[in-house]
Amino acid sequence: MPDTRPKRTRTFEDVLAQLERRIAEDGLTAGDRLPAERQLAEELGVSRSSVREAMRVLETLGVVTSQVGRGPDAGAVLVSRPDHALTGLLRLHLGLTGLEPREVIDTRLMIERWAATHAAATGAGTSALAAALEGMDAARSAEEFVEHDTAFHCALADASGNRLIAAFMRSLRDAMRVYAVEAVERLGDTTVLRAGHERILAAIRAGDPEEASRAVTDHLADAYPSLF
Amino acid sequence: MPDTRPKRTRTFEDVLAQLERRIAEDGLTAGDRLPAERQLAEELGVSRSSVREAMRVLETLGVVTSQVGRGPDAGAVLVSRPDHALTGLLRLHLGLTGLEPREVIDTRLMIERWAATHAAATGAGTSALAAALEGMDAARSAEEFVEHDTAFHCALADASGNRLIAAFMRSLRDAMRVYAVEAVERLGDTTVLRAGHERILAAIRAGDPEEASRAVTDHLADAYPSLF
DNA sequence: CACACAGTATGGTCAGACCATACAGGACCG
DNA sequence: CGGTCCTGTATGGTCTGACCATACTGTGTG
Repeated sequence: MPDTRPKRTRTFEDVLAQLERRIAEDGLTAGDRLPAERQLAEELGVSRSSVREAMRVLETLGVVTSQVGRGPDAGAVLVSRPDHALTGLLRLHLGLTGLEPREVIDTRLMIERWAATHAAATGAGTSALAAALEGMDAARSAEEFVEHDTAFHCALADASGNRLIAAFMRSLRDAMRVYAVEAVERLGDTTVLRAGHERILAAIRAGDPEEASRAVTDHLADAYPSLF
Repeated sequence: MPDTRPKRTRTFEDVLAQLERRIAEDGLTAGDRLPAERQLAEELGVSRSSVREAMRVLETLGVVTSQVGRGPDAGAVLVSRPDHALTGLLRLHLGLTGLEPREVIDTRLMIERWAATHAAATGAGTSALAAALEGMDAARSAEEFVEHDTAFHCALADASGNRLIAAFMRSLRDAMRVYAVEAVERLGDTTVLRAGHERILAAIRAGDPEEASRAVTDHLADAYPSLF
């Protein structure tokens, strides 16, 4: 007996596979609706509970959202929110002492340098960056400041043109919001951060990838002085 | 009416929050057991279905696994598998045409360069890298080759010492396994890949971060010639 | 034509049952 | 004494059927 363990597939996993197959075959994309839970249950010959558990998984993975009621907007609708899912994932694993802050900061630095380099190469999205900068100037609390700071760095990632990396960036920021607020409060003075942001923006406007990368590196060193 | 929408929290979300709080307060870590579903349902005053949906979410996020039966190993056990969760997430979003291959490859390159640079700085984990190299030499099919190739690159990420980045790497590889096999088959000859691996390993042994980064960059260019 | 109201499809929740699994512990032999 | 088998039991997995809240649909009524 060579450990014949088919690892019993649970029915909700089967439903998941069927849904995945169906989505791929029918070429469904964001905005399209899935059949109703009861209908799916009948079609697949399983109970509604199993269908619901599969739905919960898809929802957790940022693939569908569910609306109650009736009409075109009701039911399970396909979406594409990898960042939502990533945020929950990171937040939980951070809270569960699975990861050190250092590991997260380093990851952020890696992503941000990459994004800055590529954003400078394309020179796109500078208006969103400038808007975030203005938002930070108008901020009257650490929370507000961090909100616009997040917008700035996410805009940077968006400008890189890589949606996967942008999703990583957004998720990291979302998962770390509380820590970011703490960091800003500890720092007190945000003028040094502002200077960093302006330097980044200038480098991107100038189309200088290497300067953009350096600017981001220095900026993060300013934001987390204890780790550098 | 400023759109007063508390966005009705569903009971399974409440269960999720309670579980999260309890895990944090009791200082539970990987290996510890959660109460049984029926018991949780009674304690929280909700139905077992809601508890199960919450469990499914936690399972999807790589925080718990469930074992049937009885005894110390049965029930919902806390784990820490961000990579598992990430894999499912990436696989789905890739399949749902949400992302271009180019975006994934670029992400991989970013991670891999970072990992190589830092692995070279520490010089750790070279034995795992060497073992993976041998495995690739002994491989007699593209699948086998990719398996050990994946091991090599994951070992590289592990050697960097950053578990979050290592989890990203592992997930990317898992989600892309089929594409990697295709790429190897299309390539036919793997000697160029072997040379790349040896160059990476040598750079890490020599403790030369910059050479390691260059070696990884060239290696990926060899693996995906059409994208460079 | 405008509005109110009943109808209905949707997800959300619950209660209760049964099954398969896998361990715990005793009973029964050797 | 020691193993072996059998029963009990706690666990997750699944199903059924019901009811609720929601939000659109359609009809009827003024």
